[in-house]
Amino acid sequence: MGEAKITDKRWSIDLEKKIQEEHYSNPKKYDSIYGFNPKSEKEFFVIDTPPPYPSGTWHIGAVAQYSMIDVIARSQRLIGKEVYFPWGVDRNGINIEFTVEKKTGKKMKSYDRSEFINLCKETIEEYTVAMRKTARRVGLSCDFKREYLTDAPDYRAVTQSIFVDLFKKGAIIEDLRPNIYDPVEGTTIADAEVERLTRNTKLVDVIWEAESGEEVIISTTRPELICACGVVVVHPDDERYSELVGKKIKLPLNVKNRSEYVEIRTHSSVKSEFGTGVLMVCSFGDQNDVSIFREFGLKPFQAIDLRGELTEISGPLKGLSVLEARECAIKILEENNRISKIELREQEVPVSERGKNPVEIILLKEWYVKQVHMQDKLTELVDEINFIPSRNKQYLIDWMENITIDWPISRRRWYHTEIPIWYSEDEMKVIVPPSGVYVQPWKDKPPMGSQVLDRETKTYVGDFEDLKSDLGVLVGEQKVFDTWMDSSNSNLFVSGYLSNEQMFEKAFPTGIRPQGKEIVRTWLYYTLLKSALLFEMPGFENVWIDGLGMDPWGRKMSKSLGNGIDADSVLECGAGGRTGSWKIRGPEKTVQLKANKIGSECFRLWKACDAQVGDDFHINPEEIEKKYFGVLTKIFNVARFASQFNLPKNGLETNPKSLSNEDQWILAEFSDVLKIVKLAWKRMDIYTAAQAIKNFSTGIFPSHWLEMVKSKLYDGDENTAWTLHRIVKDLLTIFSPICPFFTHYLSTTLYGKSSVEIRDYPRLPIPELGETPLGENLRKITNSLVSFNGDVWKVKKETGLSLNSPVSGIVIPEDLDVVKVALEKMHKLE
RNA sequence: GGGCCUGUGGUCUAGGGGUUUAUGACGUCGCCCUUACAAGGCGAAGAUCGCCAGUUCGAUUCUGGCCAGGCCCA
Repeated sequence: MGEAKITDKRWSIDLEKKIQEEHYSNPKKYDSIYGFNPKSEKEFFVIDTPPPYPSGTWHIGAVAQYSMIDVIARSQRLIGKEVYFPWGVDRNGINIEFTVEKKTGKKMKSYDRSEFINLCKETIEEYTVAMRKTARRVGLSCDFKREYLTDAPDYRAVTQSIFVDLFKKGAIIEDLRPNIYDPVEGTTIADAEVERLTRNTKLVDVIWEAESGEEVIISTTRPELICACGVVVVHPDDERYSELVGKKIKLPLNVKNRSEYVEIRTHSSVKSEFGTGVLMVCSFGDQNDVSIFREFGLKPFQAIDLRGELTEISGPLKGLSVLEARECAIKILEENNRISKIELREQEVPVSERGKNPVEIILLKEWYVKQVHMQDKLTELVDEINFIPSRNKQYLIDWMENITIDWPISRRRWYHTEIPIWYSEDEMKVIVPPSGVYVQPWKDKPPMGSQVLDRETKTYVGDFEDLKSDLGVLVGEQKVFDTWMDSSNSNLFVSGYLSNEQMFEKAFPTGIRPQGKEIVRTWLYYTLLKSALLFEMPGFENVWIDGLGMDPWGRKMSKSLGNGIDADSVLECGAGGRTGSWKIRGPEKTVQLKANKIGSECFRLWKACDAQVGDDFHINPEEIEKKYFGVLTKIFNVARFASQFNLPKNGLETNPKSLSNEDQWILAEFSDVLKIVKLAWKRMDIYTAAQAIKNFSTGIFPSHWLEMVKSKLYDGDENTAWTLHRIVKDLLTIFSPICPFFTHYLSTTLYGKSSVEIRDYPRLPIPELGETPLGENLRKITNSLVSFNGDVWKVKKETGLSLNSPVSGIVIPEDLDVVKVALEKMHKLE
């Protein structure tokens, strides 16, 4: 016995930060512990880390999720795999464009394109720096040396090369199709970016005339679209109009370059009780119009152009904006006595999420990834993937079953990956760059090695160098990719696709995709689609889908609700003597939450112990501290207690010749813990591992075994000291994925080797105590032992005796005979 | 509005037709400073297993509907 090697009384946030700083400040050492070695002989485990999008603040729920991904990374290293835990940052997209527009008060399209791109890059770099810092603060063991940025040339080159490959294969096509378009921002947007606002609109009852002379009244809020009407429909069961079905009806406004008549047909989507029960279907008033056009095989008209102005077919309305055209149409209709009624009513208008501008559905030539034909194949491939938890697979299945149209991938924005294509002057041929080269066709010429393809058949025509002079003046594509085009090859990028063929061979399908459930239909789906189109393989071996972080009452955290919690405020809580305080608006009133100390280790422990993967979890800093800081302190004190006893002379690797029954018993119990935790780490079941470790190290190990052998330890019993240290050391090792800095400090101080560097899962030193009859028998006494100790403590309390005073008259049950002597000493039984 | 997921004491969780007067942990409350640790010990309170029907001799468990929260879509 000697002085305790650990002098601090408890774990502190300042100590945590100091250890973290040491950890991250030596890149060479860090890399040797956490860096990925593509040449390793070990089994690869590549994690397709979600590259976060830097926006200034990082949501506490997202940070909690990343900390669990880190637990997976560390535990896979511990069980002997060569783990690649990449750190990437997603920086493309409309978000940063809007941020810059807002900051400078100038619209993107009023800038020079290069100038705007540079502004975006500078701005996103600031946010990226903050994000890197938080990533380290929560203890992520990513391979930071290989950081990738989705807006960097190497990443964008992969996106572009994959595009070219898929284009050549015929999996990517260009087509004139209806798209949701924001005329103010001047870009196509995805369905996901549309929201609805309630506005007052005029509902106009317009008098139409059928070829047979009958008047038909049609209610519409979009009279300016009459010029794009393709068909007039009524409900098949609506007897009022059954006579008219199949007849022609004349458009009530003059049009140009198109027929003045359309047919009257039936469609079940018509609501007979709305207006007069007759609906004009135009290209395109809404999504329903789109599907009716498709269903009837009608050729859509282009009524609105890219500037949001009416086109030639609208006759007198040509050149007017949508709103002007609407007023003008009403005026003309009124003059011709074609309006029977106008009423003002509230209507939900689809607007763009970011700009709040009314959006139009218009025909545009856009690029598409073909996906409708892939669903059966994709379903087969998805069945090969292990989902954690399995039920969350359903989100993906539901989505796939509802896919009816191809994926539009082009956008008319700037801070995105450019579509790598040039068009010949006659528009019959296209030029694509060679694989692995990043190009910007809006400003650059095709690089060396580019190829010329037939635009229609996609067949190879020749090398650009040779055909240059025959192609005329080239036009570079102005459009860019939807950012999911970049994100959906993250797994390929981190697995070495196009950069390290040998690694890719071994690393793909990628080991695991960890992500939140809210982006199953985008990130996960698109990634699986890409991997399937390219290789006919599942993109992953495992997919881990977690829930989202909610406020303490289970509601979504949002700025408007005023219930958000900043990640840094939790991680820094307790540092430098500062406490944490959060004002959060609850369902009834604003609540003030307070905590003294949390930090990364307590935060990680909380998430590991408190929330099963897959469900939404409540985040309450006060509870995190109350429930889990004590666990850290307990384990800290167990280690501190152990640190006063010298290690056995022969070291921990040499088994003692004989062990007492109580030492054998605790080792038998510990063998169970080792077994359960190992299996849990293999299955990436963080909750089970965390619970097993927590229960053992705060339960029977200190309360029952340690109390039983204390006197022996004080007497210098080497065998017991061996048992103590052996268990503490291995316990710290298997705990290190959850609390890496905490266990690093303790294991280094006690044993001179950090538990985070161990790459070999601890084995039970005495196999006879594991899954053997001897082990079984020893474990049988546990319940009895625990309740006996409880009884003795209770008796002493009730008779007013202190725990270390002698007591008489207590009989040790027979089944505890094997530890009789130890129990007598422990309780001073007489 | 639609589809899907979830719903067990304050919180997290086990269980999955009868052995359940429902497991465990934390938190709460009461009493106790006992030399690694009030970060500890002993004890107590706290749940008609979201609600309503149905199936069944019997439902927290199975089925349907509803409600609440969530995700995605409109």
